[in-house]
Order: sequence, then structure tokens, then C-alpha cells
Amino acid sequence: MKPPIGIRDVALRAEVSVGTVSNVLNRPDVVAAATRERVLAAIAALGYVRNEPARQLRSGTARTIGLVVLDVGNPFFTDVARGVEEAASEAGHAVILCNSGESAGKERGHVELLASQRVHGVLITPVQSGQASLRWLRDRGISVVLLDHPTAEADLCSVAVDDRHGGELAVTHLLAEGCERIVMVTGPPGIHQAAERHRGARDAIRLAGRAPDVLEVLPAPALNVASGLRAGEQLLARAVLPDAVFCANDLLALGLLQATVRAGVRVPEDLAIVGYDDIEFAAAAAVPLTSVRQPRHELGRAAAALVIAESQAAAEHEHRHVVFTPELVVRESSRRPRPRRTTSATRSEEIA
Amino acid sequence: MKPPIGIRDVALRAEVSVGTVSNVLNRPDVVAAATRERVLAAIAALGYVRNEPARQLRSGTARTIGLVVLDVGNPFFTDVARGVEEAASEAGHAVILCNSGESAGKERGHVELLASQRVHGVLITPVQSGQASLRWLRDRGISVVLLDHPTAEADLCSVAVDDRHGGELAVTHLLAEGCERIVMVTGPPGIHQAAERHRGARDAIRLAGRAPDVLEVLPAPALNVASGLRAGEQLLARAVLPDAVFCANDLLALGLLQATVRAGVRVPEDLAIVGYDDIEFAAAAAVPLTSVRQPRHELGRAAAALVIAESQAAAEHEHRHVVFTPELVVRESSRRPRPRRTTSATRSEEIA
DNA sequence: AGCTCGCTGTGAACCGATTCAAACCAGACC
DNA sequence: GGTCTGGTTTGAATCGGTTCACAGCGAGCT
Repeated sequence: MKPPIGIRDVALRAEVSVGTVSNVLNRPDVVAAATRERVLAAIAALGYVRNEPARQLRSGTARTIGLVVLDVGNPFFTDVARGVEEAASEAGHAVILCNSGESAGKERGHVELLASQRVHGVLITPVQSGQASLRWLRDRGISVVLLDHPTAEADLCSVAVDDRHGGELAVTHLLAEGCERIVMVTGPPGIHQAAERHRGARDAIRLAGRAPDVLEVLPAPALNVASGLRAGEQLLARAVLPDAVFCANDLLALGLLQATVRAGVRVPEDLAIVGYDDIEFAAAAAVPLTSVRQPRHELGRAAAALVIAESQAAAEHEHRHVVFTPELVVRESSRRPRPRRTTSATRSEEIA
Repeated sequence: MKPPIGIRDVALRAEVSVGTVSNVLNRPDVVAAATRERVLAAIAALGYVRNEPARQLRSGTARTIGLVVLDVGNPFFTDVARGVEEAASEAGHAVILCNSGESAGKERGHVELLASQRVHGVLITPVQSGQASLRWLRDRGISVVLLDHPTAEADLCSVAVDDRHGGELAVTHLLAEGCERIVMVTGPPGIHQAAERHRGARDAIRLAGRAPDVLEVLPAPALNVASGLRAGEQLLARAVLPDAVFCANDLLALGLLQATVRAGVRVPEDLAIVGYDDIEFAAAAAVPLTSVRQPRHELGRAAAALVIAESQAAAEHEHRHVVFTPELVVRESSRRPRPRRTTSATRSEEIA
């Protein structure tokens, strides 16, 4: 079909003016029922579809939002993305998904691209805190919501999960299982989430009245399976093994678990492992992984809802900081057969 | 910053006309070096960013492509998406990622959304073959490339992997390992890829001169971990177990492996398992999974390249059908300890 | 000097929709 | 009959770039 069908063609066929067709589409209540029917019939007959870019040019409001995540390969983020996409499409918005791959340069590129697309808003998990990109976007009138990253800044919305609390949950559980030498595998220094989880882990040690050296830190170069595997190999090469490992996310934990099993070290008897995120593969691992569950889907939905709300109520919009609470899901990888010190066994039940 | 910066502001500052600014951006060669510098300086000073929708309205060509996949939760598709995104951003295009979730209704909705966005082209893994959506898009002048789905239709490009060959590789390997009773876990009936893999599996049986009943089919309701788990439970409830299972993808295989391990059945001694896709989690599973590797990243890159090429060379474009070849990656889950019948042990080496 | 030519830069028309002031119209009311 | 009113519909201006026919100009040639 050579000539694309425009609003003019519809108007011609329905014998009304283009203004009326536009009204049918945007303010159906102001046009008489009979006319409306006629226009809708013409639209259906011609198979007309709105030209969104043209609409946006004139009206100024886009129906597209951008989503920039650290790693699309991480099921955590794909679940968040699903939540975003779901909420966005309910509101009739498209989502442009970008992957920064934990690189500030790529992040910058994607932010510029989204700005040139004049998106309605941007949901972003920034590579570094206090990134200038965010201010840059806001200066251009694009609303920004921080995703999985809390902030104190008053002129930004944010949606996050209490990572510090999550870290505390994980390590408190390990201590209750009788672990005495815990290693935490964290990510690269910049990543805010991993740092917070580490703080929570230290909190747990302190609250239990233990010596700080019960917890040791082992940084990994990235938050993925390969890094977890390498961290596991490093750990297993030691003369004395720790009795528990807390990983900053499940990808690290799965890699580490793999290294452990390969080396013949028993989990959880010789080494307890706790991950973070509770991705689907955590439960399906051969030694089902204890993990800290985050409401990924809700996180995405909430973020999308915020960004849409923000640009609808332009001026009087109140910036909000939503914080979700994580929960511990205990599975085999941390159920130690030894006698427990505490009687907090009820906490160890699997949450269905 | 209240007033958004437009091309007019740049023109004013650089003391040229808007036409010249546009030329600097689009055909830098026709403008004198000195003027060009002046304009670029003004752009940098003002922090001007192009208004893509406006540009698109006039020029007709969008810098956005749509990608519709069956399941963003499947690492196979996220890897494909990464390839697409990489190739697209090299060409300065944005990618709108949509998830059909194996539902024809959602697919239709996304296709309409992409059409209204007037995207440059659409890469799609259709839920069903011969979907009307594709023709509908083409009628509206949007080029379409079938992704991970071969086609005979002459007016469509397609990129696919030889699924039939992959299925053959998997089952030939199992037969060589001495398996006598093989169950193939497939997906829902509509999914083309699973059906082809099944055909390949039958080919392998035939080529090996075995009776057709060596291969049994067990359909799963979806190609995900949960379905694999359920299929595993069904299988394990039987009086006599098969000695091998070939799953239509790795998610199914991981779920099945989980059920197997949980029930105390040994892999591969009691039951060999082969998956498909070779996702990262396959190698990291506790019993590393034998799988059929597909060039996911290349698949995505090729598809993006095709769609961009198609719309650049509008008329004389030759529709192409690219087919990649899969390769078998053998790991523990199918290395049977029994004496081998054949000497094809060399095939069983892990491909680095 | 007069003319052509090539290189630059200009300005207005245009893409497809939205928006809004103004026109239109039928019925109610004076 | 004339005027007013409220509900509909119209037509033109507009959004921010792109494009293209044309103008300006200096150099080279006759």
C-alpha cells in the first residue's frame, strides 16, 4: 500500500473535517454520537493508525518511556522490566529498554538517545550515584525515576528495596544456623546496592554481638555467574574454608555454587551459601539456593506508575521515595544439619 | 529549564539560518568548515539535542526499530536482544523491546503500538506461523524480519537457526551414549521451534536405524522452568523411567533436572538430560547441562542488520533468509559411564 | 568588462497531527 | 420575527525539523 493513510483520508471518507476526527480520537465526549460512529467506522474501514510522532510533536507529550538497567542478562532486571512494561502498556505507553552493562559510557549514550526521542520519562538504575546524566535529563524537562536505587534528593522520585535490611536478614540467618566464619562476595566498588547489602551484613554481626572479623569481604569484578565461579575458585584454593558465603546477588551465588559442587565441597554441610534476588534459577538450582527475595515485579510497576503520574501532574507533583521490604527465603543451601544455637527455627521455613 | 532549546536557538546563536544548522547535522559536507565549526560550537554551548520525532515526521524515516520476543524471561531472548541492541545502536537506532509472552493477543497489541510509533522495522518471533500481523505491518510500509523463525515467503527476510539439525545432533548424541528409551519434552503445539527440534530428533532415530518408538513425546504447557519441573515430576512418577530426556529448551531442562535431583535420581547415571539453547545457567547448573548452542548474539545482530539494510535500499532490496548452524556442547548431564557402542567419543568433547 | 560556474547559505513550504477561536445551527424564549 | 444559548463542527495556525529551489558571491575564462 503506497500512500500511508492519514487523518485527512479518514476525514474525507467520514465527510467531516480533520479537526473532528482528531476530536473523536482525543475528546470523544465533545462530538455527537452519530458523527463519532461515522468517524470510527471510517477509521476501521481504512485501517488507520495514529502517527504517534506527529501527535507528539504538536501536543508535546510523548507516550514512550525509557528504561535503563544495569544488565538485561540478569533475570532480576528482566522481571523488573516486565513489571514496567505491564504498567506502561496499561497506560498506553511504549517502553524503550536500554542496557548500560554497568558502563557509565554506554549509560550516557542511552540517556542522550532517550532525550532525543523526547521520551515522557526515564526509569534508570544508575551505574554510579549522583550521576550528572540525571540532572541533564531533568534540565531538558524529562522526568526521572531512580530504579532500585534510593536517594535523598528531593527533586527526584525513587523506588528501591531496603538492601541494608536484606543484607541483615541474610547474615542474621547464617549466624542463627551456627556459622562462624562468613565471607561476603560483593561487586565492583561503585555499585550502590552491593555496598548497602554489605552494610546490612555488618549490622547483623554487630547486633548479634559478634566480633567484626566474623565477616570478611571478597570483591568480585562484576555481578555475574562468571565472576561467582572465579570467586568460588579463589575461595576453595584457601587452606581453611569459611563456613558460609553471602553473595551480593544470585548470579554470583550460582557461579560460586557451581565451583563448590565441582570441587566436591558439600553444600550446605561444608559451606552454606546465601544469594540475593531470589531469581527463578535460584530455586531450580541443584542445591536450591537460600536467597533474599525482592518484589521485582512490583518494583517495576511502581516505578512506571510514578513516572507516568509525575508528568501528568506536572507542577504540583510531590516527589516520592518508595521503599519495599525484602524477605528471606530459606532453602537447602543454608540449612545446616548441626544443632542450632537459637530456637529461631520458624524463620527458616520456606515461604511459598 | 523552561524553554526547550530548538534548532532556531542554535541558528540565532551561530548567526546562520535554520537550514544551515540542519545541513550541519545531516549533510556536513555541503557546509563550509568555518560555518560548521561555528554551528557545532553553538550546539555544544546550548546543549541542543535533536528532536527525533519532528525529524522523523518530515523525513519519513524513523530511527527506531521494534523487537517482539516470546519471553524476555528466557536468557536466550535477552542474549538475542543484546545482539539486536548492539547492532542497532551502532547504526544510531533505538530499540523498543516488547514481550508477547507467547500470547497472540499481546503480540497483536504490541504490533499495533509499534505501527503507531512508525518504527523503521520490526523484528519478531511470531507466536504462530503465518500470522496476519506480519502482512498488516508490511501493508503499512514497515519492514519485517522474522527472528528465530524460518519462512519460505519471498517477501520477508528471516534469520533462524537450523532447529531440525539441532534436534538431530542432540538425539544422535544420546543414542551414541547408549540410550535406548528417550523422551522429548516439547512445548505447546503452536511453537514452531519446538516442532522442528522434534522432527530433527525423529530424523536421528531413523538415521540410526532404530525403531520409532525409541522416542516418546511429552508436551509441556510452556517453555519455562515451572513446566520443566512439572514434566519431571510426571516422568518420575512412572513405573519405568526412560534413560534419557531431550528438552526443547534449557528452561525446561533445568526444571526437569531440579525435579530429578530432588527425587534422588542420579544424572547422568540413571537419566541423561540434554537441553537446548546453551544459556549461561546451563553450564552453571549443579550437573552441568549438555545443550545445543545457538549463536544467539549473532542471530540478533544479523536480524538488526537485515532490517536496517532493507529500509535503506528500499526498492531493489533482495529478501534474504539467513540460517545459522547450531552446535552440540556436551557436559556431564549426558556423559554416561557405560561402555559406548560407537567410537564417536571425539564428538563428546566440551567445546570451549 | 561580461559571463559562467561552483560553492554556500537562505527562506519558505511541508510532514501529520492537535488546538482553539470562530462559525454554525437548532431550538427556546421574548 | 429576532435574539440568545449551548452543543457541534470547522479551518487555520502551529509544533520542530528537513528539503529544495533559488540567491549571492567570488573565481576563472574569454
